[in-house]
Amino acid sequence: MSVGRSTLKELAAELDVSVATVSRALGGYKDISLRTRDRVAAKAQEMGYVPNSAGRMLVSGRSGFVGLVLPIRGPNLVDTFLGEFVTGLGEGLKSHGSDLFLATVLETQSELAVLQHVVESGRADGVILNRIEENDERVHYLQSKRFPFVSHGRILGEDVDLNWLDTDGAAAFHGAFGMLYELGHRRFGVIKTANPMTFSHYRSEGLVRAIKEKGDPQLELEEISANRFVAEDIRRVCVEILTSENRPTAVLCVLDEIALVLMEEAARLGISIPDELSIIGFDNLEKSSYVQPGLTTFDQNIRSCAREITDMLMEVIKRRPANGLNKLVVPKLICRASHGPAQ
Amino acid sequence: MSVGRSTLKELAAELDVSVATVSRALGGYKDISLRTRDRVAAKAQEMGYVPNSAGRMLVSGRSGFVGLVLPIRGPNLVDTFLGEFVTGLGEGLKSHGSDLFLATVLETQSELAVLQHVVESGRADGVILNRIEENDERVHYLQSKRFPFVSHGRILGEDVDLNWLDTDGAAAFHGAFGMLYELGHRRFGVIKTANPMTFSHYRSEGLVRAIKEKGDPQLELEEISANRFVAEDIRRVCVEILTSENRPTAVLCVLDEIALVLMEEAARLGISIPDELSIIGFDNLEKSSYVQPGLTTFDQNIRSCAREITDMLMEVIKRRPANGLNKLVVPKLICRASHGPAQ
DNA sequence: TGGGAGATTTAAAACGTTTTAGTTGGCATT
DNA sequence: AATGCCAACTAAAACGTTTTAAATCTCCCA
Repeated sequence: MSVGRSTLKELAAELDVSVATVSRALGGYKDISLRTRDRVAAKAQEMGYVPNSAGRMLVSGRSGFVGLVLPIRGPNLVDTFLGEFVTGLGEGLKSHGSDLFLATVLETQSELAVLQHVVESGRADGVILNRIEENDERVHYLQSKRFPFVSHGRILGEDVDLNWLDTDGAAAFHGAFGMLYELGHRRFGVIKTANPMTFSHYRSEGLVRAIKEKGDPQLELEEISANRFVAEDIRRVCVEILTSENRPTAVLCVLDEIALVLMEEAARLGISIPDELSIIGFDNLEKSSYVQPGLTTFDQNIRSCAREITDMLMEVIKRRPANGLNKLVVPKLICRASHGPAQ
Repeated sequence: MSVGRSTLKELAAELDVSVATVSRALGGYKDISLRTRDRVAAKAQEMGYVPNSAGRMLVSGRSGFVGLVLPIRGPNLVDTFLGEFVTGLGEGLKSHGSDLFLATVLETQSELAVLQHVVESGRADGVILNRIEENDERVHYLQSKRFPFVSHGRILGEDVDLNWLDTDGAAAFHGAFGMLYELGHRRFGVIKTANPMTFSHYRSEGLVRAIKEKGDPQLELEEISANRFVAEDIRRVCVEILTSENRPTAVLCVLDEIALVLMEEAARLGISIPDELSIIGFDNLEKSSYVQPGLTTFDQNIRSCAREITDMLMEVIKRRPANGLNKLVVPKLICRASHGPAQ
């Protein structure tokens, strides 16, 4: 405790009222006269009163913390994406009077073990999950514990009543296909992540569906996957698609991370962008804006998504169980210079 | 609270002993018989007992959280550096049974205001500061509150009894000078940050001192500063030093961030590295290892520094006030291909 | 048999808050 | 003058833990 830390009891003594009165006055209860409420507020201000969160937590059963398990894997341990995400959470949590409990996953631990610590220590009222995988064990764990959580990203299947916010990657790639088709493209490529992340699934699936719906027999699609956490693998896959015998004229990448490597490799191979190859990414990383040529990509406004996720989580915490809360956000296509008409 | 959450009282009832006994047994006190200790431990295990942190916090006055204010400024909001740092903190805190309270600074707030929240909410037992500036207001605030903290980076002046861990940037640049001098370099350049960060001061000062000590009249030094948070400014400064009439043959940059831009601009201007210009950076960013040519730089092993910082902080929290704890870490020179003999 | 020493256990207080179930006092209605 | 009602306030319990001071038990020795 810092030096001048006062308690309700001290305030009460000073004002010559009961502790209960002080508590209710500060709580703004109407059954305390306005006069008293003001008097208490003034004194509290004067004495620099700040409620003790342990006391409050003990009776309310709430910690005022929301947990986030930071997945530290591979080199991109804390990428721009997570930075934006954390910032958005910060904004959102602040408006709800909560704080962020950040738990990191060490190399020697599983992500689930860390999540268990967060949940079972009782130090968080709810948690936020991201980088959702297909059949995610964390989701199963939280469901079985009936612990409040909201995920950024869906898990596969529609029936499960979870709370999530996700970007509509399918719609995005569906739309991108439409645009590229208009530009004359017929041979498409898509680079997915080999890791079973659901976003990868939804995005590429949007393209596949769009192609099927169009029903043009000229249409071709080359699908290929790369391990997101292994830089060389991404590079290998990019080279592979660029050197395939019947190279696509347009390649959609489920991540800017991949698209940027694809651009590098194309340059190395002397393939001109967008003249010989159109590339579209996803995420709108900062780098995508200043690379040459600028990468056409989708922007999810991660920050505002994160803010909305905190709103949802607070709702879930309040009226637990409150499942079925969810929202699909349509990402915005940022048109830059990496795509153009087919040759 | 999750479903099966048991309390000391329940355990006590189950075992037919008092609450005090259970508490002390779990605490491993020797005045509880071994037999009882074992019995209690077994039951606790069986019932999945996890101490309620609110209760514990109330009586101990400790929250079990350590605060970190995440400075989000400019584009590099959460860079590799911070990622490593947070990871190290995570490791360290875990070993001390503490957790991380991460507070973000929103655009509309000052870093100090956020720090105040962390301190005054009583939700953290201590805080960790980084990116220390000369005459840092956060330091003054924490000192006046007598709140436990450890900073990563010194503040200027030797007299102040603070607790810090810092990289010995002066020694590093002093040593780098020696090496470059041996390689025949006489005209030096140093690019500092215009922002009053102490690391920048110490690093460049090491070079200045080394030059002075050497006392060779042939030696020249061009000093120049860039605003670290403005990409164009860094670029401008790099061009400036590269096009100065009597261009240095060796440039030390206080950050890899800067050195990498310098390399880019040198390439653009057709200045060959290391033949025409030797460049040395600081921080050993991931990118520095795969850029062409590889950047010679200093590695601080941020992660282990962060771990050590947690040890220090725990010490400070325990025996408060325990000022004067500090440590200088000598960074390791990573020799790559961006430096060589002077022409 | 009584007493003392040491080992083991425990009742009760304390931490700071919120909430429940009141109590008090003033006022208007019969 | 008794009654009821309302506004304003409050005593006490509860949350789950740790700690302190005291109680109880066991064993040994005189």
